[in-house]
Amino acid sequence: MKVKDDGQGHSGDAAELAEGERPTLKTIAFMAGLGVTTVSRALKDAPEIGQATKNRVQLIAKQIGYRPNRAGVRLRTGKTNVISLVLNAQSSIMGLTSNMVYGISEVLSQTPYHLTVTPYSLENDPMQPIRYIVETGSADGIIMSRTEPDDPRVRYLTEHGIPFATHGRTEMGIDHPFHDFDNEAFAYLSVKSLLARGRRRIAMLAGPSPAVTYYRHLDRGFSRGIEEGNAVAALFSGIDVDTSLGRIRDRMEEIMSGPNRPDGIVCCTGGAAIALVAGIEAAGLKIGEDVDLVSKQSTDVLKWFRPQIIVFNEDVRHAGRELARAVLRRIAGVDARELQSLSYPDENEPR
Amino acid sequence: MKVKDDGQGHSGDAAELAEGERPTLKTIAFMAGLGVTTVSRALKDAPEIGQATKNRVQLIAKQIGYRPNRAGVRLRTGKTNVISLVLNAQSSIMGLTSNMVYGISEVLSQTPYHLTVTPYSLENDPMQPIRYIVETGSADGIIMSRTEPDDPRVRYLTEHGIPFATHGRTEMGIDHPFHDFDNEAFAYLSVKSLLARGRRRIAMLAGPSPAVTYYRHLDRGFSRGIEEGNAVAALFSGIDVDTSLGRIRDRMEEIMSGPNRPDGIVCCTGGAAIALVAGIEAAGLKIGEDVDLVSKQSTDVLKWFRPQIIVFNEDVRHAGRELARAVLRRIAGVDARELQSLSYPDENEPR
DNA sequence: TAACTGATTATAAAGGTTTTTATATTCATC
DNA sequence: GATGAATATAAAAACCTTTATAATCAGTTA
Repeated sequence: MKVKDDGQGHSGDAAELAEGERPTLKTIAFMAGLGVTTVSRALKDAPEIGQATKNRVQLIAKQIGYRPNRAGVRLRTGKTNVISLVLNAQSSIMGLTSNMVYGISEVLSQTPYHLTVTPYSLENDPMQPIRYIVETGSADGIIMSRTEPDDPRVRYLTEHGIPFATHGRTEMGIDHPFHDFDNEAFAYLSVKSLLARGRRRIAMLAGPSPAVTYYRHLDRGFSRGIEEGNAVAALFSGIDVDTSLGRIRDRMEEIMSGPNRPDGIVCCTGGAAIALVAGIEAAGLKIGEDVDLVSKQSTDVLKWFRPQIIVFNEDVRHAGRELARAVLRRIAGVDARELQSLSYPDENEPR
Repeated sequence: MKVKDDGQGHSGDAAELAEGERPTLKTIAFMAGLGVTTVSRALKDAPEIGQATKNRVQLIAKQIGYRPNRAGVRLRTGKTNVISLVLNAQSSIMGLTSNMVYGISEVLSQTPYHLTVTPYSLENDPMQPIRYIVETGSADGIIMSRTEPDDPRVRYLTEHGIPFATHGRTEMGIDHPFHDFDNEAFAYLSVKSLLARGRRRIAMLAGPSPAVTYYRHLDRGFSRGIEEGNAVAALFSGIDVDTSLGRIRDRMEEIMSGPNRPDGIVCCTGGAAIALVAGIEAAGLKIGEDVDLVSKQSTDVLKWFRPQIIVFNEDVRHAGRELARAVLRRIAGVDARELQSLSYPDENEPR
């Protein structure tokens, strides 16, 4: 073994090994009697390095528990090895956020990527966190939700060439990776199952402002169902899925005590569904008799909820996995159009 | 303005300004006709730099939107500016994770710190993510939950001198930052309120295995309440708060159909409470008549749940804020004993 | 006059990695 | 026995920041 002293180590080279600090390429280089260049290449299986050398270097690396220094790599390559999840802090009752995070993590844990979470509040400009990430270069890819038909974030990121994937679709003629739950199908099927139970005056709790794409999908599916079934659409005014549960409950009580109350209701989140039930019962009506309720849920809590309501599941964890895979593949250069997927409502077997 | 060419720029210095790339200290240095050192110091308000220079440099920095390169800082200083939240992926129904994340983010957003999330599954060794973070040096501080009385993670991190804060206490004679909900008080008050409703045979759904500290706190508060009230503690065997909702429901139906069924029940998560109710009703009993139920919740969903159950709130978002502040202050060198806090159950006004 | 302040700014090195370019060695070919 | 190609390793530069040290310069002071 050739021992070289390049005069760079301020502590004697012999001490190099004994340091309590984390090993670097230099440590391995010293131990193997090679240059850092060769070590760097050997570790990433570069073709220029002889097999014997590779084996030796990789063995040493494993033995001393070498882990590349992220800052070094990041500085040199410009890659952060970070995916950033940007989501809003309000609309996340009942485990939507958690499941998304877990789904994404599940995929990233097999890779060198870390996940950072950047919440923003609905009062603030949704562009702000996006701009921050781009300006500071703090992530290689972004996952975001609450997509709007004409979404400035999508435009901005596309212009800047930053890989991203959205939970939800847009309608702006830009191809980008997305995963979406088929809310149109959900709303349609919901109406269908209410019709099948003989309900005729059907209402839906609206999605979060028409600015968010899935509001439109819900609406489309709902209208189609109503039309096909020759039913009457009763509208809820003054509340949507972003409204506080307290207000939803109160308004619901009002509506259900009024003259033109619906006998079937579609709702797109579990939390709101519980508030709706509270309002309905406060008005003295019984679920399953006076009125039926269908809801989407993203945890299985509603499955055990009494009174029993009709439930369709959205597997948000799966969405997280899909989105993570999509950004990663986008970063790897895969065409955006190959990274678009939809998942379909899955009716809970009644219990 | 003095123009200097240090011969380092591979692209002509004039082009330096026009680049579409992110500005660095060098960019500012060139624009101001100063050295990078001076610029670096001027930006952080170092005492060695003249006020006029500082003003000039800071103005330029703001104008061109300079943001320090994280990798550069990290490499040079060894600080990652990252806080890592380590939590387990299962026990998080009903928004516990989300609220924790949002609470932490709220605090970190005022600082240069980013939040990364590292979930692990209950089947895996909880030490694994911790070791990874320490070995790769990927965070300056850690926040973790599900603390055990004798927690190997706490021991490990303390030995390695890594700042951290736990959601939950330990019992190992090591002072470390924590924030905890007073589960003993919660259990005690829960029993009290059941007693006040005339209940005598009171049971509790156990916390997650005695290995997790708050199990003991629940137990202690529960026992004290029972004792003081001269009541009978009926035990649930075979289920705890980590059991699947389906099993909880089924087992509950069994228990409530049996001979020695309780007439008062304490439960420590909202999700489980819903499953309990399902089981109770399946056994043909009525909440509020045959039996009363008290539960802790960390979102306000249960507040609207019917039948009405007694609810105490744990403000997990607040816990997140406390924990974030605690790690940050610990990183800043504050004594661990000053970073320990408790929050108290807060009974929901009945609705 | 020379040495000393104190206030500024500059130089150089370091941190860990990757990449471009260079050097040394081996092997086959003419 | 020289030329060229192929193989194997090294050196040096670059990424951006911070810090320790050095240099400059004015105005004092001994």
